[in-house]
Amino acid sequence: MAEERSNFIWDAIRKDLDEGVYGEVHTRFPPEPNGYMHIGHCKALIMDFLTAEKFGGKCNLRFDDTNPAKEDMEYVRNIEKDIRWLGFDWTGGLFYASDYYDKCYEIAEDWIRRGLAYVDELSKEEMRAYRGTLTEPGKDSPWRDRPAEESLDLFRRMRAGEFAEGTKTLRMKIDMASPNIVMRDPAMYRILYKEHWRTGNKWCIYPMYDFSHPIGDALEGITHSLCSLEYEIHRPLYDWVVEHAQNMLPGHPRQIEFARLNMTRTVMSKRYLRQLVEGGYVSGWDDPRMPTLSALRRRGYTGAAIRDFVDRIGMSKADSVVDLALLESCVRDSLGETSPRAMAVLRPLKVVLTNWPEGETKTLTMENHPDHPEMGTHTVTLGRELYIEQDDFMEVPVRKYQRMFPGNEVRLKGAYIVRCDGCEKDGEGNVTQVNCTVDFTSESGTPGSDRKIKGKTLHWVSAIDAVPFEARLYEPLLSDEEAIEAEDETAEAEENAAPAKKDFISRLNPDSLTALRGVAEPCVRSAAVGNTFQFLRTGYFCKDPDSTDELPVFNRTVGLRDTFAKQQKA
RNA sequence: UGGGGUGUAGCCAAGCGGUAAGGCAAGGGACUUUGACUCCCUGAUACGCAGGUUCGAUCCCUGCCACCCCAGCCA
Repeated sequence: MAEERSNFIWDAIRKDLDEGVYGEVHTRFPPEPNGYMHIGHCKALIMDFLTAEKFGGKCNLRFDDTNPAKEDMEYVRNIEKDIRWLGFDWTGGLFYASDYYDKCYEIAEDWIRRGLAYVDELSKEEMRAYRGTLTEPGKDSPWRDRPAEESLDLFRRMRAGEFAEGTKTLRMKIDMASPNIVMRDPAMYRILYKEHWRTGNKWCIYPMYDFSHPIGDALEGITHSLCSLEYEIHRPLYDWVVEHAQNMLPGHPRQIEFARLNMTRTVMSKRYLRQLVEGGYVSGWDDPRMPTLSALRRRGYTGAAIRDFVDRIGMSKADSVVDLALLESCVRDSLGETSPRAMAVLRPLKVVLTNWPEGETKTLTMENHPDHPEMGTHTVTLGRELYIEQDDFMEVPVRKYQRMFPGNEVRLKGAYIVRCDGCEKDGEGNVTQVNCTVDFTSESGTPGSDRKIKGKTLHWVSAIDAVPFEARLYEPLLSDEEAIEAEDETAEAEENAAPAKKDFISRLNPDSLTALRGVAEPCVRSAAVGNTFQFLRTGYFCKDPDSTDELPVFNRTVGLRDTFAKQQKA
């Protein structure tokens, strides 16, 4: 990773420390366990954990499970796995918002007694009408000034399950005329007859985010509560809650917001991702085209690459759409340094070495990494026949073509220099075989190998031990440059989403995942046969991370081809 | 139209009154037993626009424009 650089959040924290506002730094990562984490979540995740690390503090993992209607244990385990994969640990401990239900309830009763909260009996529709609009102030609910004793009684009966869902809520008494709609008597508790996966049926009233989150933060001793920009207008409310519950809370955390991550050609919305999974457009949350961490992991991404990515995109409050190319660059950096090399050919073209003695073989030693000899070697058995990439031969070369064509010399990587003598074709004019002569004095590693030639070095796979394999070519799910931004998930939004959903599906790239067949070196034989590899757009074949086999990552890049093709066009 | 934010090269992003870092992408070149990698070189007379303050402003002030967020008993 590049040398550390600061950002506006760290500057603010440093200032807090200098001024003695806080004596230490304690952060938290608070995912709602209602889906798989995607690359977009990493920005917050890494920021939370890294900030703690940087200031020698701690970071808690807290599952924000205040809505039993859409949360599940399956997601909890996955999120934990993803965090570990990124190389972090919840040094401050593991918590759940549901750990604080009792405390929240206690504060709620206290507020009722102090006239800071009241039980409202307005229906959802009425409440909306009373709230006013963006430009008009709201009106006080007729229940707003009921006696504290009455609210307290009602609230206890809400808890006891005496009322139906939707009939009553507990609201904070703030200001119905506030220009900030969030402050117009926000709801604290709603009635929900849903079994919670942790607290079971103990509760039938559940606290709202705006009430429970600041309390959870304060209870855990969080000093800096980092979150995304859409919570900026909630900050006054966050502070209001903490201040008014200060008598029952140990600390006063500070909320700081930053812009969330969007990427080109990437769907960054849990709601849309769920549609893809449930609609069968992808094979699951870990389909290689998904932007989820589990999918990226399958595709061979490294946690280090993602951390580097988040470091490189920086931290600011400006809405932005990061170019996917930056992520891919990070992956190439990470993989290029650590991946063992092997040769593979996607579209095989047979090459016959005409002066190679029939039946004879030669064992060649290949390095596993050009820059890291300590990574060892592997062997390949060369015989009279081998395969090269179809693109690596042109009967009539275009300008600047430096690979195989009649009369040209190229080097077979790690083997010999060969001269192309010509090719054979089928009835339709397709090249079926290329004939070459070997310069036996040019074996790699011998003095004769120093000879300079015009041609390039080609990857190849020996026919003797070539292993067929199937790969999958990955392309981004979206065919255009836009991002589909993160959106909140609600029943309401879901209803209104019909047209948007159709549009979203129509933008899917039909070529986002295509099968490829080829041949690979024997060093991957055991794993390659019958296995499926993913193929990154950046050009790497990657091992299946769930496999125990140590598969090399092929470094045969299509990027090379693309570059050359572009040069040819120009 | 109310409130809260944001506007620096194609995309991110530093900068915090003294005369525009860095990364990705792009183009040129060197090197190369992966046309990869690596290594050089090339970018804003300019920081949304218009005024003002100042010896001097991307950084301060005023006005305007654009975009984003908020009217869930979601988070």
